[in-house]
Amino acid sequence: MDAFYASAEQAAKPSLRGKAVVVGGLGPRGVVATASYEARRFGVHSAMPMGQARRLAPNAAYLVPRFSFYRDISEQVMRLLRELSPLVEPLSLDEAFVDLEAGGVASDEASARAVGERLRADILRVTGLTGSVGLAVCKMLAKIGSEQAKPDGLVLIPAGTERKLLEPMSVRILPGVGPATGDHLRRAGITTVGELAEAGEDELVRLLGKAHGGALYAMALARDERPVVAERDTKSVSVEDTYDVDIHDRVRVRMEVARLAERCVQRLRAAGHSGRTIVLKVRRFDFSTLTRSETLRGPTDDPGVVREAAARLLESVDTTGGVRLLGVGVSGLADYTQEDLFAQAQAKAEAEAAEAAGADGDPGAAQEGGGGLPAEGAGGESVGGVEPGPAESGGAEPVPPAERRWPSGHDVRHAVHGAGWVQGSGLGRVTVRFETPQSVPGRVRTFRTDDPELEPSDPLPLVAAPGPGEGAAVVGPEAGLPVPGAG
DNA sequence: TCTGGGGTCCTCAAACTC
DNA sequence: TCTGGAGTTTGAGGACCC
Repeated sequence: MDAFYASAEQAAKPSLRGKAVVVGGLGPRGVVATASYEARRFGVHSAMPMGQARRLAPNAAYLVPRFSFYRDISEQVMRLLRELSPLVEPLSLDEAFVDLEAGGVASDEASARAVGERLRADILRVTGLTGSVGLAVCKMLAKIGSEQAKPDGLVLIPAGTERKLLEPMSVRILPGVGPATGDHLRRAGITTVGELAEAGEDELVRLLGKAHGGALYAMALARDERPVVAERDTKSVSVEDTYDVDIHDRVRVRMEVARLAERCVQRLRAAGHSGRTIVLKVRRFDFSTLTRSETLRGPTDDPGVVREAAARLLESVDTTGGVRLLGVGVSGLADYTQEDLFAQAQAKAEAEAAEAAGADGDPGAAQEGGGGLPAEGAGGESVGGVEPGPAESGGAEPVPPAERRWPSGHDVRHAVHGAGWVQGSGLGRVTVRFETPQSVPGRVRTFRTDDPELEPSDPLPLVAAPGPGEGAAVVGPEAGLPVPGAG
C-alpha cells in the first residue's frame, strides 16, 4: 500500500533500512508520494508538501520516485495474483482486488486464509517485499481488512460480522468519503458509520445527492455489490506540469501548452487511442483551477489538431497574475480517428465513382485543419535563461550524456567502485553510495558530475537470482493487496 | 511554507434535439 | 405551425483515489 515506494527503496538500499525514507517530488513545489513507517513517526505522510516534510524529518532520506522500477515489481506481484484468479483488478501499482471465488482457489474462510498466507509468502519470495492481505465478501471490506492488516499481515473479516465491525469506525474509512464529504457529514452530526446507517437513505440522498448518498448508505450497511473487474477501459489521457516558479509570460504559456499537447498525443498514440474532447487545465497563481474543453466532430490523434484546440482554449483564459500548473488532456476516447473515417469514406466514394463513372470531385470538406495556428506565433522568442521547468517529474528514462543529471536515489555504476546509487548532487558534484540490495550498507564517495567513469544504470533485482539456499533478502514494510471474494 | 500527477465519477447548468 | 417538456450532449467544476 502506501509505503510501497519507500519499502522498495529500502529493499534496494541496505543503508536505508530502518531509517526514515521519503519519496516524492524534490522541487520547491513537490509533495510526498510515500513515507516509510520510520518517517511517519515524525508526522510525515503522503500528499504533504515536501518542505513541511523536511522540517518534520530533516534527517530522512529524500528520494525521487523511480516508477519504472516500481512497475517491474508491481508486474511480478500482479503475475502472482493472476495465478490465483482470472479476475484481478489493479487499483494502482501496489494494490489490487482478486476474486478468489472466480479463481476456484477458495471455498470457505479456512481455504481463503490459506491462499492469502501463501500469497504473502510468494510475494516475499519473489520481490523481497512484504504485502498485506484483506479477505472479505466484498471489495470495500477487503480493502478495510487490508488497511487493518498493515504492515505485513492478513485480516479476514468473517461473514456476518461486518456491520458490527463498521459501526464504530469513522465515516472516512468508507471509499468515497474524503475531506469534503467527511466535513459535510460532520456538520450534519454524522461521524461514524453506525450514525450513517442510522441516518437513513433519504437523509443521505438529501445531504449528498442521489448517487453518492445512495452508495454511501449501502456501504454503511456493509453492502457493496461492485464486481471485481479485470479489464477497465481508459476514459481519458492527460499530462500536466507544475512549474517551480509561476509563469507570467503569455508567450511562454502558449509554448508550454503546445509542448504538453505534444506529450499528451504521444501518450494517447502509445496507448492506441484517439479522442474527441480536448481539455485544457490551468491552475493560477492563487491555486484556483480552471478547465476549458472543446469537443471535436470526430476523434483525433493528430498532434496538430490537439495543439490547435488547446491553443484556442487558452485564448479564453486570463493568465495575468501567473500560472503554476498547465495541463492538456484528451477524453471521449476511441480506437479510430476522424482521419480514418475520412480516408474510409473517401476510398468508398472513389470506388463508387469509378464504378458509376460519374465524377463529383468534391474534395471532402474535412474540418480537420480548421482554423489552425497561424505559423505558430510562439516560434521566435526563445525565452532564454533559467526556465523554471516542470517540478522534477522523476522519470528514470535515458539521459543525454551532454547534460547528465543525477536524480537522488537513482542507480549508477562506477567503472572502479561498481554499483551504487545517487545520494545527492549539486555544485558540479555527485555523491554516490556503493551498495546493492544484497550487500551490507555501503560507503559513500563523491565525484564530479561529468566523471566519465560514472554512468546511470538499471535497478538491480531486489531478490538474488534463484539458487540453492536462496537467502531471501530484506524486508521493508508491506506492499498491501486487498483480496476479496472467498467465503 | 503551503498544496504533484494521472485518473475516475458525479453534479449542475445551458444548449440542443425530438 | 407553434410551443412546452423531456431527454441528451456539452462544458465546467468539485470530490475522491492512489
